[in-house]
Amino acid sequence: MSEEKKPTNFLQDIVEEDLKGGMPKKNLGFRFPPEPNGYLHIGHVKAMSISFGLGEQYQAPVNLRFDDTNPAKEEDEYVRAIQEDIQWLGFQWAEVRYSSDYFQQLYDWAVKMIKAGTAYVDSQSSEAMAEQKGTPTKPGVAGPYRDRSVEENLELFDKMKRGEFEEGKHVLRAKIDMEHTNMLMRDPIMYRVVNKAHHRTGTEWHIYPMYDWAHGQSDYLEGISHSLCSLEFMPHRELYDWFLDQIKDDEKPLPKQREFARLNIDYTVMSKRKLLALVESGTVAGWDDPRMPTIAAMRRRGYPPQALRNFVERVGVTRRENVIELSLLEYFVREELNRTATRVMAVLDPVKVVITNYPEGETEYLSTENNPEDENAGTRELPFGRELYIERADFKEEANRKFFRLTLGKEVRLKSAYIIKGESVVKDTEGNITEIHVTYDPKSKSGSGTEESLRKVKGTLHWVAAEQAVSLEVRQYDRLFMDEAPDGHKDKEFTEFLNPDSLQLIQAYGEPSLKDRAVGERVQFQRLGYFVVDPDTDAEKTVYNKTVGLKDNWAKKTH
RNA sequence: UGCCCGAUGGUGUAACUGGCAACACGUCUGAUUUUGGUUCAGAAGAGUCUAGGUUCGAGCCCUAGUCGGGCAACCA
Repeated sequence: MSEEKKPTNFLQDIVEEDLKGGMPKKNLGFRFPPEPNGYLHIGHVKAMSISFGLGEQYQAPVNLRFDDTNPAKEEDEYVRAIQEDIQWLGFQWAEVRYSSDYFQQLYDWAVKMIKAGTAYVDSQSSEAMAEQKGTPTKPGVAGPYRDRSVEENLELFDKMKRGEFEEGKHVLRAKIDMEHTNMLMRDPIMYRVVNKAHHRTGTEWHIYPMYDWAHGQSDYLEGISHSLCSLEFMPHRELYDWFLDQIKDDEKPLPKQREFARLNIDYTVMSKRKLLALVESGTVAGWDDPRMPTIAAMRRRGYPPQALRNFVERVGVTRRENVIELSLLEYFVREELNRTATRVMAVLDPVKVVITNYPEGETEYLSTENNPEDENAGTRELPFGRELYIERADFKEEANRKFFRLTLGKEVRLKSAYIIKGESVVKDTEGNITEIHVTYDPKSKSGSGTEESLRKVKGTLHWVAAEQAVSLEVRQYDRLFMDEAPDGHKDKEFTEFLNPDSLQLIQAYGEPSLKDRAVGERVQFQRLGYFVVDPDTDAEKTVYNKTVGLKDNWAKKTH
């Protein structure tokens, strides 16, 4: 069979053209450059998929580079978490690097620029500099320190480095063009004084490079050929190239920055700043709260790594802004889980069923398949007895013929067990049903092959034997925000759209096997959805998180 | 009153160097089913932002406009 040709995206086309244009394949290099100031989210999966994907395609190295140029925001915890997430997704980096590895080289280059007259120390307040910078429609003007002598610049810069100044007193700026149409070219800041400890270099430095000054040079030092980033960096490209021009030697090829549109998903926020705010305010339990769009949260929620990768691959890569429907992500999660998750029985909203013609005190074990989608998944035994639990919603005293569940006088099958018939109900003084009395057909046992077992009934219910049922804490999640674009309203804070019912705690009953499943194991509660064992599980309690529900056409129609 | 991006069904992406718009999700039918899941069969839904132009022929090329996004952090 011929392979189906996958369409290429514009970034692959760029690489391909560079190769055709004579770039040796061995010069190819990519990088994934997160700032360790928060956890990675689903948007980063797209970025990773692009750069790691290209690396895989061309067998070129992909570095993991922590862009750690701002000690005020960055922490080791994030470095650790980011590596864990990347490994969980299955991407492989060539080397771990840090922008801070290059602080000395960057400093030396800065000195060289000062000597060349292309960088100077500015000693004004940030307000004054902002004033001189102009606006997008108004050109900037030169500040009073722009033409300081090389000697004075060198001396001041050296003192900045040695920690002789307070933060904010001086900065080093590139001398480009205060009237440039691109604001970033109006003498951008290269260094600022920061008297804080850095997570790796400690107190060695008192000056730290800005993003624009560090990023391209780091790419250059690592031999990155294609530095791929999101659209917001588009205007930075000009500066990126300008800085490279100042420091390049003629031997080494220059990296090129290219931009793609970042991933957005409806009903969610994707900025690290906003996610941090949710964590710090206690709105969610942490970066890995299953309602968050972070990789750690999705892992805890039960999303398989392959589902995330399939998702971002399907979404594609272009330069236009996009908002993906959450249902697409959920589709890939279900697709993966349908293939792999063991089917189990659990009842989330139990009501007791008594089989009046089943012998009291007796228990039998029934065989049930682990996964009808996987022949090799095997079977397991389920206890069955006179008293059971079923879902409250699976019974109505009377119902129309569209109701494929238990009613009085009609038959349904209990999954992997027997056919039962509703006979009567017991109610409390307020009229709530406390027990449903039914009779069963002993000859209708599942898989027995008897004529009785083969007869058609209008529905099949899941159930749990009351005596052997184990209690479960089930955490059912709904979307965190009720608005399609929580951060898309100019006059409203995204937090105004928080869904008050995004977390529902449920005490449920499950079959015995649910007690001893490993943390992280994903199962399907039959007819309900996919669930995963939460790390909060311990000797006392068993906790399951709802990953995603099954598709439910009936609920949709009756809604 | 500037500069830079972008514009294809509800959503996202395709359409080789121009050859009568495809795929996935979603929606709707029907079949199968011991999960109202899965699977299978099928349907509806855009004529590609607008107006000109080039061409035998334009979603692809050109021009002008419209609309959307971005650009004034000692963040990345």
